[in-house]
Amino acid sequence: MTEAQPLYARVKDHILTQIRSGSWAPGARVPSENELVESFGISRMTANRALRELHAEGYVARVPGVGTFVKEPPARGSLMELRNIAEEIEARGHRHSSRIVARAEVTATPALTEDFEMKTPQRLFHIVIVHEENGVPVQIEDRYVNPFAAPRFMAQDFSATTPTAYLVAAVPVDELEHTVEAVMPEPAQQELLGISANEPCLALRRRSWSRGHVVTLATLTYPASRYALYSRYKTSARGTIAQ
Amino acid sequence: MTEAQPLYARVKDHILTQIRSGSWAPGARVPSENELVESFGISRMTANRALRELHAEGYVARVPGVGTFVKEPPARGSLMELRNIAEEIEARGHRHSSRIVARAEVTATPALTEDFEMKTPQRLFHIVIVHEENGVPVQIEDRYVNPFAAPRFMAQDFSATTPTAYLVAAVPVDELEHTVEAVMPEPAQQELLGISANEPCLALRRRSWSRGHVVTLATLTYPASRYALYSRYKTSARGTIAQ
DNA sequence: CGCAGTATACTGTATAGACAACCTTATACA
DNA sequence: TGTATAAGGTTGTCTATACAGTATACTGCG
Repeated sequence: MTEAQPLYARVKDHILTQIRSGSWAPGARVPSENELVESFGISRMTANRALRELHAEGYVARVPGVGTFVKEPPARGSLMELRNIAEEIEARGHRHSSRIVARAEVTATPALTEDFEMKTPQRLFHIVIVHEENGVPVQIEDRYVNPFAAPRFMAQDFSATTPTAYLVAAVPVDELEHTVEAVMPEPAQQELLGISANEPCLALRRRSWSRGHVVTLATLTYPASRYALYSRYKTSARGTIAQ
Repeated sequence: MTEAQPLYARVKDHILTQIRSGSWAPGARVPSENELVESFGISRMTANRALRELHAEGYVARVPGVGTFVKEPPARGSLMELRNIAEEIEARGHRHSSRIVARAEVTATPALTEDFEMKTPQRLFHIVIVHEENGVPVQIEDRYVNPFAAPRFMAQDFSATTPTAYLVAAVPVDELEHTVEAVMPEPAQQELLGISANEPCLALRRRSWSRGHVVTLATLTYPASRYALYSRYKTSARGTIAQ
């Protein structure tokens, strides 16, 4: 079950764990390559690769002749927060309801295998839910979940809790990816949303990571006439970012 | 002037140049590590590093036992940042061109007066530009600009500089608002983009503020088939996400 | 005390060699 | 003909070593 991990990945994991747990605060010194050589019993090139990749991924800063240090977490306001559609609807004073359309355990297709950054196809949870605002469908949530990240996902009662709400509470998210595009919905989707044949939809595709692994891939389809995505934020003052 | 570049960087540059110029089309085979060893006179570890980093950066796909191949470049715009479409297109190794469709000074309609947070209707600069990627239209930029914020806006040569580039340089932006929706374009827009009647578009509406005043309102219309908006970021909280 | 020179630690790059895992193709065999 | 086997190419990882460049700490000299 536990896949044999390359040595450099084990070193990266060890360091990331310390950073994420807070044991090593921003600015703290990360063991030098030679120290990692000693403690892990590896060669310096392997330690170098681990630290170099952590640098490329933005977790640490490296200063030649001095050392490697934990970086300040990025001070960006999240453009699109991980918001719960039920809360959004209720915040507008409307009534949220949902209907579960599909609920199954599937084997990842090649495309999904890549989306989840897996080497080989694995089992995935799959769920399709239609969210309604005052009884009118406003979103199709088509979601795949990594069972290793959220093993108890399928046991939830999604008429009481939305998948987003459960996942946010159950798994710490440390990276998000959003892709937005305009699509013409499939006939099946048109029927679920109760829209006419030529109405475009907004498709928001969201992947979230936790501890370096993809937790979930959600495709949220909104009928154009009933929804728009919105964000407003102040541009953070630059100058505090050490690099 | 020409900085001494590390060997692996030279190999990366060489490959990226071929990809960006189109000499190596998506799907084409990239020289194997051993071929790079021969042609560049380097060791395999150096060739491996070049290809490995290109893989991490998303430019190539690597298949063990088979080879390395040029990946399809994603046609994506940035959702979070105030990016310049010309730069985005050029970053993909494609050619950017633009065509000015309209250029006028107008009086704000009631709706625009509200958008610009003005009490009474004022004069506004208005410009419509079609941006093209390799000669294919990918964006209609329909922009209004507040003359008080950027009085010299209309004097710019927009065949050389995009409006975004000029405004970012000329006016410090300290607040941004984005609204994204799916729309069916007007017939005039269909013609400008050269798309069929039933192709949906992504409409990104962006307002930006400087010192409390609305500087510009831009409506960017992308044909669905040619563009998606993208963002990916690390969430700031590490280890402390309790909710 | 101040300063120059030196030693040391750390990162950055590069090499040569080795072994494993994987895929494709050609070959030999039944 | 169909199948098993072998060979060769490719990526993936790891080691041991080397040298260069940079920053810091120490040491001895003036």
